[in-house]
Amino acid sequence: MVATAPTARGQRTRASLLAATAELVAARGFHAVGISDIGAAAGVSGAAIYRHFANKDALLVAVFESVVGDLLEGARSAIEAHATAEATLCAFIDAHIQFALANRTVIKVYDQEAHNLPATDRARVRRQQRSYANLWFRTVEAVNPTWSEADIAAAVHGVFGLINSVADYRINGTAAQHAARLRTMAEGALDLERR
Amino acid sequence: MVATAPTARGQRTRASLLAATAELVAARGFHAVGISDIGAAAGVSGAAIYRHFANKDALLVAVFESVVGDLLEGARSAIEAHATAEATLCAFIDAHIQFALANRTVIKVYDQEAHNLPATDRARVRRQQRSYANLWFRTVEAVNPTWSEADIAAAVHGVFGLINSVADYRINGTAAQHAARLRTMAEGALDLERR
DNA sequence: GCCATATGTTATTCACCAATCACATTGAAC
DNA sequence: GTTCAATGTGATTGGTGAATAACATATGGC
Repeated sequence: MVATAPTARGQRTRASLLAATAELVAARGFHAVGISDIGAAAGVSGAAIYRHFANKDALLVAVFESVVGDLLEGARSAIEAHATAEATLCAFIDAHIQFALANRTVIKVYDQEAHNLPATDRARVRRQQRSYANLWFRTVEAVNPTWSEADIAAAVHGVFGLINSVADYRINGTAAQHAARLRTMAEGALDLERR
Repeated sequence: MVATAPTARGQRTRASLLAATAELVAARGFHAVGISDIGAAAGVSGAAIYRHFANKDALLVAVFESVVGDLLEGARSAIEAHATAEATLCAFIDAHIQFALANRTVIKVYDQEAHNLPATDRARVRRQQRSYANLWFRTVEAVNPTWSEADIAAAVHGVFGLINSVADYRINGTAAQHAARLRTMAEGALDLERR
């Protein structure tokens, strides 16, 4: 999303470092993976990391920003592509499911490692996260005008938890099947079916 | 649950240490809280902890075991108290919701710090967790006999994620209201309403 | 009240790991 | 093909924090 490296090699290692961070941190936790572990998984030494990131935290920050960024982007294009609130909400659900299924390790990191972000970055990530949630809030409200604020908040966060649960267990069957299951459950939770 | 201290004072500090661990770890993460932080929050020095627990990990293990233990206990008594699978499943949902609302910080620790458990303890906790999930699996299967294994697994884990999402945000209104919201959503996700 | 044990304290040790440094190598522009 | 910035490396350092040790006090049974 930011800080494109000047040279092609730099971009490659930078991307490798991010992927390695997501994978290793999802598996072992941020503090259990060392700088040299991440470097090794990306094919460089530990010290090389500091050519691309200011410190270890910055790796985690970059992973987080890619998550929120992608989710936000998906939601915004869903808004543009659909006319009714119902259709938009269904598109939100589908986009979130697709992202979660395609990025399970990253979702896991996002769920588990928020407190390892430096305070100022955590605040920024939270703001973006709130922007994303607000898009959902407004759409849910439009679909169910009788619901209170608290109803809406519980529904949206609940559906996030429901979908993000894919990061927690081994899934069987095709991704399409699983996506369909999640969609049915999310729509059921949001009371979207019987219309 | 285990290892009752010989003397009354010992039991008190032991309990305080566990409470302090749950609270601090939920707020800051396991590695960010030091032994002396936990001790201070419980009114003792850091070194005193080693009179009650073998090491820092053992504190976390104890928190985890209390979570799974309480959930398992609730589910087992729900099975005994209800005759039909539908009623049992509804009781599962209610018990899980009640526990999650009453122990939000502990739920947060449970969701976020699994990878900080020593391998052997993690395996044991996972086994217990699977026992709990299996109670749900069998009940969901009895309620919806046409569902595949994968359907059931997705449903159960999804509902766990849905309910456990209460640990993620500030809730407004009374606990009873929130419990009702969660129940409606969980039943919607499990397709339990239209019968 | 006395004694054994449980519980607690301060000071110290020891390992670990992020971060830095001085030095090599790559690669693209000219 | 030379040059300079970008990228990479092995060795070192410095801070941090869990764990231990040696010593002090509280508790409860008799």
